[in-house]
Amino acid sequence: MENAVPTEQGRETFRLLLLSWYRLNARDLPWRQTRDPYRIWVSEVMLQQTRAATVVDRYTQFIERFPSIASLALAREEDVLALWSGLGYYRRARMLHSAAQLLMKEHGGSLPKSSLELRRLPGVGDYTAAAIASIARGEAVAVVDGNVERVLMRVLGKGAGPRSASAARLKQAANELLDQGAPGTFNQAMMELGATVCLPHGPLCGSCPVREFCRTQGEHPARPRKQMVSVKSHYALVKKPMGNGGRHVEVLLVQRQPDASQMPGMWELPTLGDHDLIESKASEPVLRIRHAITNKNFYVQVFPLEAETFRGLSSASDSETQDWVAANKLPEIALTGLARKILMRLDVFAKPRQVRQGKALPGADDEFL
DNA sequence: GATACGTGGGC
DNA sequence: TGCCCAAGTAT
Repeated sequence: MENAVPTEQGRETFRLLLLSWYRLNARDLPWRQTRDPYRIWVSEVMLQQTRAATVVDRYTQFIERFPSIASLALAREEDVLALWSGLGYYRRARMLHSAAQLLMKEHGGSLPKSSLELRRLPGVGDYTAAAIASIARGEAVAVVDGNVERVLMRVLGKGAGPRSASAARLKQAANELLDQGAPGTFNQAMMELGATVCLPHGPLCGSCPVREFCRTQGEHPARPRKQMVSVKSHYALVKKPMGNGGRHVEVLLVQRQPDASQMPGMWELPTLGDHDLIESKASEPVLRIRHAITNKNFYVQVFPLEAETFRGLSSASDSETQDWVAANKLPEIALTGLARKILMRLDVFAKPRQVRQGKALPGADDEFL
C-alpha cells in the first residue's frame, strides 16, 4: 500500500502535529480527568456507538452511584439498568455489571493490566481493550474505532484494492503511527480528530493539523443505506391517584419478557392492540410521537385509560409482569428509552434536576400530526 | 462476514 | 411521518 507517511521521520512529524493540536483542542470531558482504569472502562463502554455529548451526564451519575468495581458488582442488575435507561444497547450494562462481578470473584476486584487480558472480559472487544490499556496503563497499543478508521482511510488513501482497507491493515497502520511514548493521548487525539475535524461529511480540512500528510483531503466512500420501516404502536397511560391530596400518582408499567430480543426485562407502558382501542372506546391520544429504533420508525400514540377500563381489556390479562409505580420512583426504574420519553413528555416522570430555559419543552422534532 | 442491538442529534 | 450515524461487541 502506498503510504502518505512512509518514513519514520514523516510519522514522527505527524505525531507531533497531532499531539500539539490535541493539547489545544481536546474537549473537556469528565473521563479525561482521570486515569482510574475503572472509570476509563465505564466511559469506554458507554461511548460504544454513543456520542460523547450523550454520555457526559450518564457517566457522571453512574460514577457517583457506582464509584468502584466493588460497588458496581454489589449492585442489582435492575439498578444498573435504571441508570442506563435511555442510553440504549442495554447488553452493555449487563455485561459491564457481570464483568465487575467476575473481577471481584476472580481478579481481586481490579482490572487486568494488559489489553490481552482485558479483551477476555464480557463486553470488552478489541477497541475497548486497547483503549483502557493505552489510556489507563500506557500500553503501546493502537485503537481502531470508527473515527480512527475514517482518519486512516483518508490519510492513507484508498490503496491498491479492497484488501488494503481490511481491519488488519488498518490496525497495522494505526500501530505504526502510534506514539510509543504517549499511546493513550495519541489514541484519543486520533479519535478526537475524527470526531471534530475529520468528519464523515464535510470534513474541516482547513483546520486539520495533519492535512499535509493526507492523500485524499476528505473523500470518504458512502455506505449502503438501509431501508426504514414504519410501525404503528399504541400505549396506555393508566394512572391512579395515590393520596397525598392527589398530588402523587402511580403509573401502570409492564415488564418486557426476559427473553425478548430487544430490551429484555426493561419496563414500558402497557401496549394496546387495535382490538383494545375499540374495546376501550379510547378517544383522543394524549400524545403522538415518533420514535426511531435502528431502522424502524415507531409512530406512537398514547391513550389515557382509567384503571378499571384497562383491567377489562384482553391485553391486561397477558402474562407480562405488571406493576404500579409511583411517579417519583420512575428514575429508579429500568425504563425503555421510549417509555422514558413518553413519561417525560406527559410530565409524569419526575425530572431529576435539569431546568430547561428558553426552550420549548416538547421536543418538536419527533412530534407528529 | 453479516446481523442484531437503542437512541438522540444534526442536517 | 427522512437519513445518517456515534469512542463496538457478540453471535
